[in-house]
Amino acid sequence: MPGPTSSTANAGTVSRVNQTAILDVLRQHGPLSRQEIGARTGLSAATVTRLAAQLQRKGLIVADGHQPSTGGRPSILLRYSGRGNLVSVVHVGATRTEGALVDFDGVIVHRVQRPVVPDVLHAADRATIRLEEALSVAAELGAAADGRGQPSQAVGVAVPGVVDGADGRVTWAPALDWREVPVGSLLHDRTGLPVVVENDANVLAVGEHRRGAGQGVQDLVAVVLGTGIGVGIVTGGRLHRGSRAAAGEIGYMLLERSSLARLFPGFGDLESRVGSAGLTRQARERGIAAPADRPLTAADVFDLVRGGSGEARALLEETLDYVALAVANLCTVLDPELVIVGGEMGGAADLITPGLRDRLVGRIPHVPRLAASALGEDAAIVGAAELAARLVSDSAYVQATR
Amino acid sequence: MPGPTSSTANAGTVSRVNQTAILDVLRQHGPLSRQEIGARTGLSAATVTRLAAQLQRKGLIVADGHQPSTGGRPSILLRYSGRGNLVSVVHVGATRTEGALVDFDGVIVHRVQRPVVPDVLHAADRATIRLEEALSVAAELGAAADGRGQPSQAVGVAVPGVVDGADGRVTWAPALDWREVPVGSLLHDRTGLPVVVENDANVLAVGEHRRGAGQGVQDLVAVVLGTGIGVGIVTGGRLHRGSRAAAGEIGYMLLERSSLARLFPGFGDLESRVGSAGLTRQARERGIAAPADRPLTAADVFDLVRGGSGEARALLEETLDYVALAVANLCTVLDPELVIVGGEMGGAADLITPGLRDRLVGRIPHVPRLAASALGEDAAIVGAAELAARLVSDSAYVQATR
DNA sequence: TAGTTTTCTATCAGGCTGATACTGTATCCA
DNA sequence: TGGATACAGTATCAGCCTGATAGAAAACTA
Repeated sequence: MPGPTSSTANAGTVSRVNQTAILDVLRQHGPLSRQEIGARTGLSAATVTRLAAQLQRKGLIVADGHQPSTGGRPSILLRYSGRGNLVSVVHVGATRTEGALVDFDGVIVHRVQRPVVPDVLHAADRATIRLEEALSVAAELGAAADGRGQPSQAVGVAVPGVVDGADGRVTWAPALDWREVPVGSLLHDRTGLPVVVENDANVLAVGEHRRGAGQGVQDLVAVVLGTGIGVGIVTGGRLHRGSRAAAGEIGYMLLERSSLARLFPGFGDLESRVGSAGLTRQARERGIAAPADRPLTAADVFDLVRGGSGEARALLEETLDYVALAVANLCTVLDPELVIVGGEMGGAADLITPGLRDRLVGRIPHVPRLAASALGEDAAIVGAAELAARLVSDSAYVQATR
Repeated sequence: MPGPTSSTANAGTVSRVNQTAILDVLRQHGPLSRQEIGARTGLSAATVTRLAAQLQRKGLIVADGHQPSTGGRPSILLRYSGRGNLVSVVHVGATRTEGALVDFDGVIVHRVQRPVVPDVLHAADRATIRLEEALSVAAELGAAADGRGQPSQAVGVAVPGVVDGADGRVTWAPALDWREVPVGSLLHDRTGLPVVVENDANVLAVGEHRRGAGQGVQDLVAVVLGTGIGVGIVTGGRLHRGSRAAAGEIGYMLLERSSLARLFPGFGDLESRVGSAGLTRQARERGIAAPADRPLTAADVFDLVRGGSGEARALLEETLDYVALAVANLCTVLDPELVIVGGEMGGAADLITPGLRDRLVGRIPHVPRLAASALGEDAAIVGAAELAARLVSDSAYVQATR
């Protein structure tokens, strides 16, 4: 039974679309009067009044003072709710699990940190441990939200791996040793809330798109350089996930002809050059002092460069070369308006973006704008919160337009 | 004045969306009864009847016989119109201009060919000559359609270059020496019809997506290997154009670190390896007999390989290596479900796809399906016709969802 | 021919938008 | 102080659309 394939509409759809339009315009332009909302959306004043009343009942917008009169009745400003609506976010990173309560304005109001003890990172049962940890963080967040009298309305989960979007199943997350882990349904069963699970690079891109350096941009790419390398892609204002949710896994990009003579079973060509493991190996070959207890990261290399190490400088240049090749290639494919450098590298963007730009100019036809992450370490959390909030405020619309 | 940014809906939008749903389901599944349309779309029988009546009045669908009774009143089959509705298509290629009248079923009912005399290909005023040629082909097609009593309802133009979609302006088409040529508005002024201008790789992708090897697939890439190399990208069932309409210009992909030491002002790295000019140069170096009067194309290489030339075989393998690198890279970025090999190479797909697959397996995590173009030389024309037809049948919907 | 089955259609209630008229609240000016 | 004026927001209603229901149409079956 194939079921209805095409998406159809009815009067309810119209209402939801228009409510979303009002929310969008309020989110984008701040507090507005009903009149201004009508002018910007094209909706009639009567319709704005009625829909605004509904949104106020839902708690998604609130009246926020008056505007001084210009000779007539002063207008009442309406503001997107934000405060008062919370979602829980769990970011399961390679080395720690972070939790946060985030309001609909993208403001983090409560945090939970669970650093992973090093022993666990390579334990045989680390998959189970990390999963239980994620579930307990979610539970803790739910309790904290209840304690504030603002129960969490949805859960967003960010994971360093491939996620099947439909049911929130993590297909494969090497850093966590998760294979086919149904985080989404587990969390839904325990919390009773709608849950969205998404790749960490993807949520970072969403976060920057909605609340960070990419606001107002319709086509952007967020490059996340950390343990590995990945990108999150927003095209036409929407997240691009690919047919198997593996879009942006550029760690497997092939960067020279000779790479065709090798196989890359669990580790990609690009990743082996710029990822943590590759950097550690190369640092060793170059005689750079690497930390003994953990692999070298790109962030370490930047620190060494700032410390004046010539060897590290050379390694950085080589790394930048390969990152530039990857960015150049994805720009030729996607033609984004903006490329955001995020992840652990966000803080070192001053070292990266100029080097990247120099390498791109004159080699690809349209060099996009390059920018550092504006949200820094919180980009993934804010993005996951955004996706979770959308489950609540625009749920029907999202489903209808899928 | 920014004007309304968000898109809103009203009762008319609902009707258009649902009409589009009916058209889609008919295009995809062939003739259906009103009952079946209702079942597949989720629309009520009454709504289907009413919308179908409107679509019949517009000439977009027609009754097409009865289905044998299963015990009750036999159902009347409705079919997407196709015949009876024509659009004009002009494909301005590197070496010739092709015109066609295409019905809404994607069937080419009339053709016009204008081979370019070799002298023109390098004439100083070839831009003007090719433009006049395109306009005259369009005029000829319009007259032919009028002669059939079925006036052309829109014009689609396919161009080997970058096109600004909004007003149909060709920003840069090296093969034609067109810079900032407003083909769209010129044609609109002369014909009074809606006009869509699009890159040839993009329309090829659309053609294969709607009528060829990519039917039913939501994420695909069409690789066009001809004078240069480019791809058309469909994501989520829609054409991906990029922020400057330069998406898919993978001729500029960088394929080794040393490429960063060079500049590629008007000619990309990948293109210099697998494009016509690059092949010609390499053939000369390898002592392969190349045609004297024109550059060697990939198609020529294939002919030589079929003829048993070992030198050509080696050149082919090298070419395939670089094409495989490019396809691997765009797969890591986009994660398409299907990659279609089209353009002049469509006929040689039997030589290409196995070689490509061998090179991808084990090197990127998800090897997509690989397929030859199903529409062959006509893919671009059919795709441009599809876009033009959509201007007519779904105009409001397309604008609303932009 | 009468009954059954299935398809299609006419009619109507209900939801939504937008136009219009109206109310509410301020400023301006005599 | 009080009326005129101006602007914001709201109530009312027509018009459009969908979906439910009942009915008409067109076949088959006995």
